Amino acid sequence: MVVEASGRGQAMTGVGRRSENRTAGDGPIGAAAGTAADRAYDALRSAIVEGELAPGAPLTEVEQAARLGVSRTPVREAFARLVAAGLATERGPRTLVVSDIDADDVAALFDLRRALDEQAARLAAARVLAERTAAPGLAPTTISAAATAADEAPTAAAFRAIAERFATVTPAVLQGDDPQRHGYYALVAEFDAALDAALSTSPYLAAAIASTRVHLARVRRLARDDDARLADSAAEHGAIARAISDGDGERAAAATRLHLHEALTSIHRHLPRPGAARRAADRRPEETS
Amino acid sequence: MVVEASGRGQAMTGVGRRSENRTAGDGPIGAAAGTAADRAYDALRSAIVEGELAPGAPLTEVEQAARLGVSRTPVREAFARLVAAGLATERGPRTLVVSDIDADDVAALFDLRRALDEQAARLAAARVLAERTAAPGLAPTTISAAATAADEAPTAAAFRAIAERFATVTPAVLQGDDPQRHGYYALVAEFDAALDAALSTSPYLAAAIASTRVHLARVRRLARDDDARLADSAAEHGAIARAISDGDGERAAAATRLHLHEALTSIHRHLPRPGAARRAADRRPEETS
DNA sequence: CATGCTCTCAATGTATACATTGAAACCGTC
DNA sequence: GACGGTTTCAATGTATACATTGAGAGCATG
Repeated sequence: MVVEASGRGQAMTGVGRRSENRTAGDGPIGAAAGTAADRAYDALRSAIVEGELAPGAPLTEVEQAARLGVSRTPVREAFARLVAAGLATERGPRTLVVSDIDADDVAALFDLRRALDEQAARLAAARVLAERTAAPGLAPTTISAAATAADEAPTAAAFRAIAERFATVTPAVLQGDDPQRHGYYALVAEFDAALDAALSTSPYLAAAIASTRVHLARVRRLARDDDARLADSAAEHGAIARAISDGDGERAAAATRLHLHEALTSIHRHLPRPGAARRAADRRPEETS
Repeated sequence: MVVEASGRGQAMTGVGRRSENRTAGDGPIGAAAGTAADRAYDALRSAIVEGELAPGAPLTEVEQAARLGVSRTPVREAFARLVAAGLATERGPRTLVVSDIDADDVAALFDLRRALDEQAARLAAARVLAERTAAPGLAPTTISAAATAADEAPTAAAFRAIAERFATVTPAVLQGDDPQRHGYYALVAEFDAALDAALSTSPYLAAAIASTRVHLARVRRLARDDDARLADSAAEHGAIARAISDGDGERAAAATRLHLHEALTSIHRHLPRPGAARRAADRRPEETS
């Protein structure tokens, strides 16, 4: 069954197994983690995303085991997770390499993002509506149910607050080199977290979305956005958040679609190959030079 | 970052690593496979899908190693894949159990399916259009380019043929107990394969879709469809295939949405808990008898 | 000099031995 | 008799040793 999926562009997984159970205060850097397999996976993932391990670089168990100071067994498990996450690809029967990522991959990744993020926006807005009808006249004075109230309708409030903070991101603010950008990306991360929270009843969708974020981090590194694009992106995010907080699913989906279109366009503008090179090479026109 | 995804309903992955490289003729049954890890994974996945390993059953390395006749190492890798596929869940720090699947899970799974399958239908239809414009007056007499021609516009033809075969599936045909049902499911599998082929340029989406099919197989076992539903489902599949072969993306997406809605409704009708039990339990209305 | 074969080797695949850890049973004490 | 501590044990986590296999270098031969 199931035609093999072309070659690259592996899987859509994530939901870190036992990762990021950082105890918030291990060492100077966040180097230590739970098990050795977790450390190995985190280190390798980070290295791939940061570009230290270039696309196409071979991943051998012995070498990485030596580099990370663990035995082959945890490295083996880490490799398996990398393959599941799509960050590594099996080339040949016994060769594992860092997955390549080019313009075609980005386009393919966005084919998936469109589907996932639009649905997520719709569902988040629907949740806002559901919360609204569930607790119509909830006064903040209900003392004994205060915690319950905070749990009851957080979605709208969270997205409203995030939308307002996105509104403060202007090109002028982004002038300061890295710290502000980090702040912006942190804000995006908060948005993602709010979305995850809103998708608590759709864990499959949430997991699929989470799995795309690793690849997006790689893409982000590949095509550094300029300040203007970042400001636009912030505005687009704000529009999405506002639509969700209003419970307007269609507007949220449309804003998401717009944002993804702009993001993809911007990325392709900054990337080497514009795309669609393979089909042109496959065909065999008789007049090719 | 990234809020942990609720608990159950893990990941969306798949793209079998090196599985199903069956050499088409190993033994009497298709029991033998490539590596021991592949065999272990296939065996465990099959056991879980078939219900031999019930939801909640603990998965211990030693026990499964003994049962499958391999050592712990391949079993370990198989477990990792099961977790990545969402068929197993880590309960506690050192306990792996077969993932549970109930009505809520099915609803959550369909939240993902809606997103993925609609996008897939749209993209497949778009591919049909692209092929049509790429080779407008392609005559079947171009001998030297015959193979190329067969590769050039297969999408429309494939879906057209599948649609016609779906049209032959009637309630009367489905009377014969299992063989006919198998035939129907084989037809669905062909549809899936055609879809995968059409999604060759969107491998991320294709992989995500593939990862949902395992769970759908479990659901199928849970809620056996009656003949009437199967016939309806065949008609719905046929409508989707026809829309794709016509290159009508919106119609294909709408037909997909309809099919998924009907399928989910039918499943919930056959499943123990209708769903949405958690929220009702969380809330504390004062007048709940 | 080109070509095919063999042979070595390095890497994975597998098995097993050792370390670690969490839980449950058991026992002693209050 | 209940409770707390201790101890045992079974399971995973890790390391390493052995088996297997594919690729490449090297060599012999046409």
